[in-house]
Amino acid sequence: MKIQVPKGTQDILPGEVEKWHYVEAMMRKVASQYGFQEIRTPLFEHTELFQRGIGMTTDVVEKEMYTFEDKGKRSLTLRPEGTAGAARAFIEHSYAARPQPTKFYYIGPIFRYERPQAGRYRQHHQFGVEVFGSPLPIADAEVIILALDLFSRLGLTELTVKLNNIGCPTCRQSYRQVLIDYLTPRADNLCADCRNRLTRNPLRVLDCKQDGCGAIVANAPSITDHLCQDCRDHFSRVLDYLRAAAVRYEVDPKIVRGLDYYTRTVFEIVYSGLGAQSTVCGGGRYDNLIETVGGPATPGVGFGMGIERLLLTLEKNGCYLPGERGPDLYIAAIGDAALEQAFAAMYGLRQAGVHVVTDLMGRSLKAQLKYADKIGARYVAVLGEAELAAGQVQLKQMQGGEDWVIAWSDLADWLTEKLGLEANKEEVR
RNA sequence: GUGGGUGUAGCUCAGCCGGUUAGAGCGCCAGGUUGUGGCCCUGGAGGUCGUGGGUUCAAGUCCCAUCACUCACCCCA
Repeated sequence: MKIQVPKGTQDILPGEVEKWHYVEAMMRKVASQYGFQEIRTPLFEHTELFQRGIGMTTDVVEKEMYTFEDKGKRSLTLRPEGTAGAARAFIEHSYAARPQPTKFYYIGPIFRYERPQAGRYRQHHQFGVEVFGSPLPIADAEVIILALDLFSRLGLTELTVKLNNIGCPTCRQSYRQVLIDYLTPRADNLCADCRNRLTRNPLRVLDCKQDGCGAIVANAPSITDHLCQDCRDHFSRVLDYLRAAAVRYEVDPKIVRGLDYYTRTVFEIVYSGLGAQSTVCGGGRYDNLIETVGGPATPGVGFGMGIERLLLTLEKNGCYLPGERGPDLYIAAIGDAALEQAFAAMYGLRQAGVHVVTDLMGRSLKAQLKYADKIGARYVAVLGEAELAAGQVQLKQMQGGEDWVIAWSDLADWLTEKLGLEANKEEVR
């Protein structure tokens, strides 16, 4: 049996990895402009962190975690989302004692044991942001706007923001009872899953896609009519901020996120062209999470964005994405003496910022040129006995076919000028 | 965990009602001038036909199982 990547994982190969660099660079840039700092937390944590943070009855904790015991008999789990680890770090390093709010962002792999399908992997990657310490609706609006700003800078504008208000533990509890009272007499017409949810997590019945359940849910009491005044005010202020920023949004009472820690605002940013998995970004407010996992009462709000799904969306929309980049220069050397000189010269050229390679395969001149063409080299320098004797080099521009003969000693200067190189110029595009 | 689809060369695929040495295009390597790429031509390397059983004189072709991939459900990014 050939060894392949484990189910639901994938290699990111040259040609593809440039796209990741590009979107990740944009994420870092935008997050930084919004005042977020990067945090890197372990890929695995104590299992208990996720059990307490995400909630024991959630699907993620019940059946999707990669949990294992290490040699010291500790139960550890590969992180199935990013917020819990960030919250743990916030507590562990006493960020509450620093000026608030605390604004973190992270980029990295997330693991969930699920059946893979289009846009879903067992190891996927998320860009996430968290604002700890602010209970105010402006913080909710800021993270949503950050996500939209990022999308728009990548060229995506046709995304839909859906949001909902799921209240605080207090008012959600009373709504929960109202919902149970409504659903129980109708339980016979619910699907098996929903009959189970009825006792364990009745809010989840609301976003069941089964026809029968949908019909019952359509007439169910709405959560919006049962929330406390504070929660309503909070949500309406969030919407005010979004309107002020000219954000188009849709309030969707059916959005109920799958993680228990959410309070008040929950939202998703969806793109319909992705197949069944249309959520590119999902998040919300979690005012009790920090306390639940053992920290000082601290509100928070954030989101996770799936990088694989983002890339799929960008591709479907024909947005700019970088591809493989060939070297600036390929040195085609003829004979050992020329190859030695070329080999020695490359060091200086690279110091000057030129991407340069030469023949590592012992090929003929013709084969070297073919190779230079295939890898997309912009210029080729031909160095043979004649050039060596004259202290010159023949330079050839591959795309136009133009060529020049210049002094070997001028090569670096000539190229840096021709390529418009400036030392260490790093731009996102 | 449940259901559907698909497994033939590195990639995309052909292979008719089972029939003898398993093919194409692209890609890869080499050559077609003595030191010049793209186009064209020639040659070459590369396949236990996913795996294991079964039916048959004969299986890439039919049957069963299994594994993998894929799409969808559940749920999520």
